[in-house]
Amino acid sequence: MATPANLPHPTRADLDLPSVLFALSDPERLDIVRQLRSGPLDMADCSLRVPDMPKSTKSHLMKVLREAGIIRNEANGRGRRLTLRSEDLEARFPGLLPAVLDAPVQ
Amino acid sequence: MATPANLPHPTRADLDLPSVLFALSDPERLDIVRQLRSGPLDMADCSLRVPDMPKSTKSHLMKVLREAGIIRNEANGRGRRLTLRSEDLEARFPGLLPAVLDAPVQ
DNA sequence: CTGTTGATTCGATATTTTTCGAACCAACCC
DNA sequence: GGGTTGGTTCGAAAAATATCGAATCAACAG
Repeated sequence: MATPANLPHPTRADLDLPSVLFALSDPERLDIVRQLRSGPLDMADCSLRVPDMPKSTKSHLMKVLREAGIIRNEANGRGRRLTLRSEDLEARFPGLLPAVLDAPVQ
Repeated sequence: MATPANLPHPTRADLDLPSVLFALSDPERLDIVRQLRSGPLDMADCSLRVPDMPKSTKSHLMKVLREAGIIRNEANGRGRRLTLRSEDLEARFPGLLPAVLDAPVQ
């Protein structure tokens, strides 16, 4: 129950469409992905819709995104750096991420 | 508990991205959508991965797709005609459906 | 009219996902 | 060393989904 220096990430070839779509199908998770569009973000800096979300819940959201291969989650000082895996997603599912990110927010 | 002549469908403007992504995030449902790509199909004719799926389960899959606005489900003689709502999806979420349908199957 | 076929709905159960506190750890500061 | 901060993991409970039999109906065939 630690804070492992590095978490497992699927390789590009392992990306699975249903898992990716599922991870993106939650508004809260989708919102995180939208924030990462303009570049990596420290986990502490990414704002959630739910104001006082417990950290275990927040961590779980990130886990779903990471395990689907949508974000990379790396240790960075005391915290965590989140990066959108745009290139991997584009290589495996061309056009998918842009279509999702360009979709109307409401 | 009948077979109503017409089922409710969301309007184009009501299409909701998380709901669409969720509906597409199941392999069985995704497979149905792929089959509808080349044109409408009678429900009885669309083949399922699970060979002897109970009809109530099959009906539920169609309900999720219909309520997300991905397919249209209309009475057609004794059965049901399924149509992919490509134009509505393209109008609301440009590029999304093509990206999903062009993604590698495995 | 009777029987068959194709399909929806309800209700109950099973399974999956989400939520969240507690325990834990590593980095940083004093 | 001791305290604080940011974050993962476990485990249990809650909520959402999926599964499927039974009841029901409409269209069609004879």
